[in-house]
Order: sequence, then structure tokens, then C-alpha cells
Amino acid sequence: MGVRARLIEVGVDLVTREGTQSLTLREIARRAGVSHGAPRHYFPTHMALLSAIARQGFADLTARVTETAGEGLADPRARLLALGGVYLDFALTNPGMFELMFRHDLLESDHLGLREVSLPLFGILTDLVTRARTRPGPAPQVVAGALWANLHGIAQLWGWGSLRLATGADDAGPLLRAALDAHLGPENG
Amino acid sequence: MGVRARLIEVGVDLVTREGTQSLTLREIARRAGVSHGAPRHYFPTHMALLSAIARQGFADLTARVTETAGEGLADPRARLLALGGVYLDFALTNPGMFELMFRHDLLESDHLGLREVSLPLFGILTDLVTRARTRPGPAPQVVAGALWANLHGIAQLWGWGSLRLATGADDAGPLLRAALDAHLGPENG
DNA sequence: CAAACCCGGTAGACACTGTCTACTTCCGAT
DNA sequence: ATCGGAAGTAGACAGTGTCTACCGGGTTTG
Repeated sequence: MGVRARLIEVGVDLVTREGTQSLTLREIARRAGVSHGAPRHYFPTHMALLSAIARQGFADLTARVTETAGEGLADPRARLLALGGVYLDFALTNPGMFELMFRHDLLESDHLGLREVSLPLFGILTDLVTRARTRPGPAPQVVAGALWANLHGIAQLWGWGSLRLATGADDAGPLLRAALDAHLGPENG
Repeated sequence: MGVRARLIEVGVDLVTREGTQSLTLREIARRAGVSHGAPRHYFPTHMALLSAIARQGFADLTARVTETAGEGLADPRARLLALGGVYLDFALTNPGMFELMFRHDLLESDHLGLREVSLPLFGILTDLVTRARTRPGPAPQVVAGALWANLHGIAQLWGWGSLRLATGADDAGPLLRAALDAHLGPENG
């Protein structure tokens, strides 16, 4: 395996195990077994390396979500529930990677997992929402955007501890179901 | 004004103007006109100073929200719309402060804007939700939690650019309205 | 009244960071 | 066979957070 690939791999490993704090250029280089100057031959700057690591995270999340969204022929609502579960699970079991992925101060502003990852994911979401909702409402893109934001907010605030404290629940399931019911309409419409 | 207060003030100014990156201990000390060792007499560590600055941000947000939520006798739904607008406006016009407030890696884990700020805010939100919703549903705490998460997610993702790109809208108003309608039920219930 | 003490602050050392700049080494093309 | 550039090393540089030694004055204490 080339040095470039190993740098990314080490970074992914490091951020999932020890969080964003540990992602210093020199530490990644050390663990990859190269000098601190070597990464510069593959990534012009520290941010570029972090962006590559985050991109790997986006690819991982995308893979899990598309896999979940595409499997079987279950009704769209069930798929959305599974998709939301995957999103939350990713955020809560890999908090370091999740944080990195949305830390725009660490990432190149045009790196962007955005066009290559967010938009496809958003397309899947929009499609499922269109088919799953049981009452009329705003444009599907708006509903899908609001729902995605809801998922993301739950992941963020739950990881932060606020929601556990405020709602008294001990997992985020009820919040996820409440969000889906809210944005899609009653279950048996 | 004492040195301690000036350090916090300078920090608030700096983060709102130049973002979290600029909040180094030494830079804050420089702008406050003291040596880099001085802050240590008031804050045992850099994180403690940042926590104090974030606390100021929470106080500011709380003040705006409670002011908005309490004014006049308009119906609860209108207040919630105004409250959401304040939250989004705060996040989008002070992105640096908003980011700092939710960067748990920079803040002491028990600093916590949590008990002193989030919970009161959450109480207000729960109360308004209880009175504003037009259909039955989960416990008010759960609805309020999901709605707060939705607000927070919209603020986060909008600031990140994803939602503007995905929904095609050019402000977050439609998303806010969609979230409120979703969690509270149809407007004229 | 003098002496001890601590509070608020300075200045410098230390290890660490990201970036930059030589300096090697080595392989492939002319 | 030679040249050139890619890949990697090593060191310098400014900047960071923390730690320690030091200093000046009040206040308390003997």
C-alpha cells in the first residue's frame, strides 16, 4: 500500500479511536512510519489531508445509507426509519469522524463531500420522502431538507448530551420516530 | 473593568469577528493588553477561558429567546416562529460564537451552558409546544426535543451550505416553517 | 512597627504544532 | 551516460498552551 493511502487509513483509524484532537499532521506521519515532511508530497497542506480523511468518512456513510435504503422492497417509511437509524448510529458510534466531517474550519471549503456525497444522499432522501408521506405539504425538497436537518440535529444534540437530559429518554429512538411522524404524516394515512 | 471581564469581552469580540480559529490564549491576552501568563490567574486553562466565552454566548442567546418568547400575547405558534427565527438568526449572524458554543472539544464537559441555559430554554420550548400543537402526539418533551433538534440542524446545515444547495431556496425561512408545521400540526387545527 | 505572605502580573523555558527550505536518493527518459 | 524530477529526510522558524521562577505591593500577622 502506498504512503498516500496509508496516511488516510491511519487518519481514519486515529480519528475514530481518539477524536479530532489527535489528528495532527506529525502524529499521522509518525503512525504511518514516515517523516513529518512526507505528507506534503501528497497533500499540500494539513487541511487537505484532513479533507481526504473526512471524504473517506462520507464515503463510508454513503455506502451504509445506500445499502440500507436499497435493500428489500419494504415500504418507503420503513426504509426511512432504517436510514435514520443508520445516520444516528454512525454519528453516535463514530463521534470523532462525524465531528470531522462537519467541521468546515478543518476542511477545504470546496473539498466537498458536498457535491459528491450530500447531493446523492439527498436525492435518495427526497425520493423516499415523496413516496412515504401520507399528507400534502411543501415541496419534497423542502420536506427532505427539513427531515435531514432534523436527523442531523438529533445526532448532534444527542451526542452533546442535551437531549438525553431534556427528554429523559435513554436512547434517541423516540426522537427519531417523532421526527419521521412529524415530517411524513400519520403512519397509516 | 477588571482583567477577567476584559478577557471574556475580548474573546467574545474576537470570536464573533474572526471565528474560533482566532481564539488563542496568547491572542486574547495581547488584545486585552496583558501578558500571556496573566489569564492563568483567572482561568486555570485555555479551555476554561473558552468555556467562559461560550457561556456569554449562551447568556446572549437565552436573553434574546426569552425576550422574544415572552413579548406580547400573540398565540403560541407565532411565538414559536419568532423563537425559531431568533435561533436561526443568532446562528447565521454569529457563526463563530455558535460554533464555539457547540464545540464540546473546546469546552469543559461540565461547563455546562447545559443545566443553566439549555434546560430553561427547553422549558420555554416545551411550554409553547404544548400550547401550540393542534394534534395529539408523543410527550411534549419529545416533541420539543425533536423540534429543537430540527432548529439546530437547520442552523448547522444551512451555515454549512448543504441545505441551500439541496433545496434551492435562498433563505432558511421555508425550512423553518416546514419544521414548525410538521411538529405542531396544521396551522388551523 | 516590622516581617511574612499571598495576589496579580511579567518573562522565559519547554515540548509541540504546521509550514517552509535545503539536501539526499533513486528511477526513468533522453 | 547523464540529466531531471519525484519521494522522502532533516532541520529551521514562528506560533501555541502550559509550567516555573521572579517581582512589586497590600494586607494580615507577630
